[in-house]
Amino acid sequence: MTIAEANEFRALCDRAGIAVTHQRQVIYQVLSGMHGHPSPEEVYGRVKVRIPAISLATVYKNIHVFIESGIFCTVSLHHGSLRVETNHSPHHHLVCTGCRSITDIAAGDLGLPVKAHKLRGGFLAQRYAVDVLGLCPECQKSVS
Amino acid sequence: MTIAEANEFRALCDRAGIAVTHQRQVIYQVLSGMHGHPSPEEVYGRVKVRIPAISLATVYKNIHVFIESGIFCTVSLHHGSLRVETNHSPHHHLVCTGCRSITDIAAGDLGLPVKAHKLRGGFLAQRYAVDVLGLCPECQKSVS
DNA sequence: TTGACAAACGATAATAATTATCGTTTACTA
DNA sequence: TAGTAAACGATAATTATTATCGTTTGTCAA
Ligand SMILES: [Mn+2]
Ligand SMILES: [Mn+2]
Ligand SMILES: [Zn+2]
Ligand SMILES: [Zn+2]
Repeated sequence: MTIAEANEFRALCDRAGIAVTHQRQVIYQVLSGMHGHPSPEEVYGRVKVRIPAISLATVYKNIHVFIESGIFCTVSLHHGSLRVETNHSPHHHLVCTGCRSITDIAAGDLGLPVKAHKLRGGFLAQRYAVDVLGLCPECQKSVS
Repeated sequence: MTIAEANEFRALCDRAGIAVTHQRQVIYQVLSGMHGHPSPEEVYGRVKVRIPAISLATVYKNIHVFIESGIFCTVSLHHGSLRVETNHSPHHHLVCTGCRSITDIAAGDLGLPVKAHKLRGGFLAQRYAVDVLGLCPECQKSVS
């Protein structure tokens, strides 16, 4: 890694209020160089090439640190367990990143198609699932 | 349950090509009577009141059967494990319900706000995460 | 009705993902 | 450079989910 890259990472950690460690930097670089939507295991696999002694737990911990710091984000919120939708009317979700609550909002508001149709590229869109990520009124109080 | 309800459920199972069992019907009724986005454990808790001997595995199996049959659906696709987003430009996802593949699509196409703003109701929207659920070109071939 | 057969069930073992614990090492700050 | 908190590695524990398997039940044709 270049001096510039190292300084950039140092600044990044400074802003996030976290320490600059070798493991953290390698995980960051590996993630930055990956495409798509890797799982923690995949990240671990790549990091291990550079730091054979690294622990899987360290990879998990740092991924969470990056996500909490807004340096990376996740693909569609992970609710820990499967959740069944009991509301059969077309709607979407307000997902609070503070308390993890999920609230329904009517679909009409977002003006997305309801009928199945084909997108350019050939993908057959059957349903739109929109998560509006943010903070509920309660959690806005706690952060301010 | 009324005769009408029982017949309705029988017809539902007929269409889905699955057997009408007592457990299945109770799970269906409990789910239909629940609000929000219950986890399998929560469903299990309620079903056990009516069928104390039921197995958690049966609840899981039937939830999956209902989802495969389109009788219920899930809240935001569950990818089995945490996934890190490596694409930092604003975009959304085409999620294939056939092969579970996740493909990026540019955000511009959907015309959703990019800046944080407050919705009526007080929720502070910071980011929109749109999953377009459907079938990729490959999987469309397999089903047809 | 009834019997054969497949589907579904319950119990529980197994697996996969994630988190917690804890003793050791390392980075940050004065 | 020393003190302290943060981070690390190893690994145990937890949680969610799935697989296995022997038993029971629903379906359907006779
Ligand atoms: Mn909902
Ligand atoms: Mn993406
Ligand atoms: Zn909240
Ligand atoms: Zn597909």
